[in-house]
Amino acid sequence: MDLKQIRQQLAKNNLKATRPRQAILEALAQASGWVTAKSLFDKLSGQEANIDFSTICRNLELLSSIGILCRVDRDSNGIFAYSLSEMDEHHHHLICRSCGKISPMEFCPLQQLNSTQTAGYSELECRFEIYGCCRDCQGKQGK
Amino acid sequence: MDLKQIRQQLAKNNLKATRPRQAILEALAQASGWVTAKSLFDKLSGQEANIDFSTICRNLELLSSIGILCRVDRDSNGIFAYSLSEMDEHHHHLICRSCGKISPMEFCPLQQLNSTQTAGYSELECRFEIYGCCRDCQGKQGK
DNA sequence: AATATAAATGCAAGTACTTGCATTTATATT
DNA sequence: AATATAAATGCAAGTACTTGCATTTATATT
Repeated sequence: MDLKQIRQQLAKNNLKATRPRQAILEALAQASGWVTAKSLFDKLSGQEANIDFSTICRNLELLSSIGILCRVDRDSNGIFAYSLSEMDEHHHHLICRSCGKISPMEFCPLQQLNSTQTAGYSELECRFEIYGCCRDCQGKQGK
Repeated sequence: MDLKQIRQQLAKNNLKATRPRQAILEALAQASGWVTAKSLFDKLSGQEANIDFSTICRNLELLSSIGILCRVDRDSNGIFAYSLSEMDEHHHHLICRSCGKISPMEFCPLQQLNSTQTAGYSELECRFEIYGCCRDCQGKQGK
């Protein structure tokens, strides 16, 4: 997604293209990897912008909820990593516990699920992440 | 799992049956539902015990990791709910966003996964939760 | 029963957000 | 271009843990 597409996505969701929001999106585009609210804050604080930490958190969550960003609980401790989603499709992630590498996976368990398990429920969504040890990290000493 | 089985599980994992830990397990047994670290702390603080909040958090996490407890991110905000696991088998949970009801599901996506998606990875584990709106909550004014 | 040792605790300080609210700002309407 | 309005921001205060470390405690060994 380029910035023009992102602007359209924002408009479609009644979200404004504010200065802080754009600075956040630009920083994400430059980072070209995964960032945390904290790392973005530190990066943006250096610049003239001076965006509040709460503004960053709120935006990262919001942008994730409309699919502009991916959000992953990298160390399964409730500290989230975010990145611009490169895949357009809905997807989940595979995370290496050792080096922290995050890879997209097309598989979504909701599609595979036998519907008797969720009988009576509507508006289903799922949270799904796989943790493991990637090939590069196998054999290496611990964490 | 009754208290005798739990004690065996602890011993098997080189964990001690300390006074705070036993108080926590008893409180969980009495609660017979889902508790948070905070709610347990408030409950136990009334009693003579006086267990530190960090002790409660550490124990809840530890007991979850060895399968004595289930842990669920009920509102997907990183605040965890815990309960003694009634099912012996590995399982995941279905959560109603509206009333917070948590139901176990036998389905585990790791078993269904085409192995090409996780090629090269070892020590796979997954985190999987389904969120939806249960039958009782449908039609009601939404939270 | 006394001792050793590894696990667990409590305390204090730190981290990473989250929330409520008054003020500001981007966009739509006139 | 001026105005209205709904969204977003920044601030301050709050929440829910988390971490490091010295001290205590449960269990295994003698």
